[in-house]
Amino acid sequence: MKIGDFAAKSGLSADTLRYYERIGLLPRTVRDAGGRRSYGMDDLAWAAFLRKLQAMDMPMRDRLEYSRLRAEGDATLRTRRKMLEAHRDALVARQAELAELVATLDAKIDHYIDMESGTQESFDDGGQTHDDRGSGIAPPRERSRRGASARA
Amino acid sequence: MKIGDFAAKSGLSADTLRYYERIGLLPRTVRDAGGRRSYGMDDLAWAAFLRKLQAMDMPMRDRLEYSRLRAEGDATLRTRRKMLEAHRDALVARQAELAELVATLDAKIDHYIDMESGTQESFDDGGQTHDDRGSGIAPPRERSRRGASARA
DNA sequence: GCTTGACCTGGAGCGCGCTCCAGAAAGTAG
DNA sequence: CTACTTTCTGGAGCGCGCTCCAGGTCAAGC
Repeated sequence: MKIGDFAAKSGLSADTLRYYERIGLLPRTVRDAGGRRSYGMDDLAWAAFLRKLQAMDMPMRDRLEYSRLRAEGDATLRTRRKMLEAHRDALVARQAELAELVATLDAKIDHYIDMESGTQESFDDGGQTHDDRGSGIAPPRERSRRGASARA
Repeated sequence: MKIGDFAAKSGLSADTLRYYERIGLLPRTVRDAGGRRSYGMDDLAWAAFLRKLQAMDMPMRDRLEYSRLRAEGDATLRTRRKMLEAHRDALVARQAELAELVATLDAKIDHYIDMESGTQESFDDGGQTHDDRGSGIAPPRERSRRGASARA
């Protein structure tokens, strides 16, 4: 498969593919008689996995290291697994952080709703000058758990 | 409070604070007799909230728009609430995506463990050339739900 | 008064992760 | 064969979000 097709199938531009190869994210590609890059299905799977690592917010330097290790073969399996486990933990931590932030947002949204119905002053400090210290964040009343969707 | 103190308390550098003011993320600061910026507690609360928006991955353009709306006063309350609700939804979607990615990672980690114990070939394509289509992702065996922590 | 240090402004510089371009060569169609 | 398209390489450019710097002002301590 030539780079144009591969780009279409992988969702990465031809320029990006060449760039990734240059920096070592993709292995040196097999070339055809005329010097053009020739990609296989395995490359497609690897590109897809790279995109997942990116979607997980794994930093470029880590993706580079992972790629380098992969290129070294089976001897690096343990190291790679450790990297994935570490990143898994980071992801779980991020999920927890997001949950907290959603709660903050819910509280602030409720605060806004109060201000919209009444005729209060602005006072836009996040909706919780007093409480909010990462703990539980008790909703002011009970009308939270909504999204733009559930009211629009 | 002068910019140095404020920087220390807000966690943003003085340069960043001036930069934020320039681009409109922070309102034009009150100046003292000598022309120096003078910050109050309300600014501190706003800076903290801006950091939360950033931690939520709200794009800079949206934070700018939100700040601009806030500067316009109470007339924009509804609009701001809508923005927060929309971003709340984005956050919840991201949480779901992360949950999927964690599952992918778990599957791949298990795959690695298999390869480490046996003496298989490399075949590093993400650990699931066959399955994995965003659905459930059944763990190959039952030994998942670990982190770097739980084994190290 | 003098030194020291925090602060001011405008603008340059930077690291990241691409993205685009020029100029050449090779494959493909008619 | 010509014409067109794709790909090639090396390198420049870009948008973001700061970060740093020069050269100057102002305030406080000695």
